[in-house]
Amino acid sequence: MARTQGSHSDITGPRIREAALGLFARHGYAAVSMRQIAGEVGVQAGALYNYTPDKQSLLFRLMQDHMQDLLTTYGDLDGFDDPQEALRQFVGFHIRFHLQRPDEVFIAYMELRNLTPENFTEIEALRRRYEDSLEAVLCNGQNTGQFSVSDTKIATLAVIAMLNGVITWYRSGGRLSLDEVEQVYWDMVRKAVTA
Amino acid sequence: MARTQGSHSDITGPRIREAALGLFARHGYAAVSMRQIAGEVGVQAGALYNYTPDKQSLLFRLMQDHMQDLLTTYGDLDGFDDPQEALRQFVGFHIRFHLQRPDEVFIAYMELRNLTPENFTEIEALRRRYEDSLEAVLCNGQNTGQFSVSDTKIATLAVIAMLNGVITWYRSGGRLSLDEVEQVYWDMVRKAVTA
DNA sequence: CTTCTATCTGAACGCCTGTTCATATACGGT
DNA sequence: ACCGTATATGAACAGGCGTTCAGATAGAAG
Repeated sequence: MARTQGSHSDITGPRIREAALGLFARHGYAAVSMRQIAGEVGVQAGALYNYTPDKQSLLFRLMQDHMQDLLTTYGDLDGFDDPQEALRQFVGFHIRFHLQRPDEVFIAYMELRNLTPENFTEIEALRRRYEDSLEAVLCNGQNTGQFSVSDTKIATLAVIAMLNGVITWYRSGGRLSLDEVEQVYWDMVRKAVTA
Repeated sequence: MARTQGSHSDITGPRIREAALGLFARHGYAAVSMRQIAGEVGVQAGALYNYTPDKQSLLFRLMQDHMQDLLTTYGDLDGFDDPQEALRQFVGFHIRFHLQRPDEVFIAYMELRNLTPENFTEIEALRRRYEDSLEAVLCNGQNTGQFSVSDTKIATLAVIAMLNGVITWYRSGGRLSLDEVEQVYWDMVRKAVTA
């Protein structure tokens, strides 16, 4: 048998990416086989190769799409003049964006070591651009005197690391609402970078 | 041939753990084979089974040893009465301890998903004990009025997440000395939890 | 010098891996 | 009604996996 009823490229393609996303996030890239991914889609392993040249590209494209999504979405709301307001926007954006895509986020920094060197370089560049946009905000605030950190680069990484922590424990419907979580983190970030 | 000159249990055992540690950290548990570990030690794969019942136990014991080392080492310096001083000690201890053991730290929270459920539960309990010891410090400071956080549990996780970030970028001999890094992070933590 | 045991080898087990490809089919266009 | 193509199958490939085990050897003990 081949080509079951009503199946098409536009359907199978996304379903493969979704299956790969979930499985990579849950078990890790190296621990997931092409046959497992195919099984989740309801297809034989060979069929996957109509949609990806190989397993590595499947991972890379998931990470690339995620990072580009992150950059363009943040780019849309970037541009607040007041550094404090810009930082507040960043904190809110980062928390909400990441909580909406737990699997992508998880993969994007757990599977870096499973990328080929060229793919790694490319993803790393995208991540760097995102970090730089936060550092720019901190530098602005430093110049206006609203912020006071001893090292903007470290402060950038510290803020992002702190915010990333939220995805390891937040569960919607838990003790705190999303708004409350955002408020709590904003309080800490604001105090940490203020004189 | 068997039993090459001068080789003994007390030598091979640790060497296996060291090799596994390095390889797991660099490539990930699932991507490393028993034959690779054996190769690094200079031994055949079968010989590993004189020292571990299976691959899973090798991972588990690395993580368990690390977490117990973390808890006992911190336990030795815990017990400062003043919350601010206790927090300062915690920040310094955490940064230094983790920077001294980058591989162990990396494994201890990258490979959690490759543990069997029972092993996971056990490691998770150890991690929880460590977090609780920090939360206790924050609660003390909250009670004396020295600290002011809206949620001690979240603040605990946020502080640890922020400090953990340091191991992803710090390289000894880099732009900042260990003392400077410690100072920068302590500044941010102190401000973040203070009213 | 012999015996015993801890230690290691090397081959084998059954199973799984990513990937390729000839083959078969269902659908869209004519 | 037929054809061409997009899509999927299922078998095959070479190689790797974790693990087991009978047999070999080196060093300690007597």
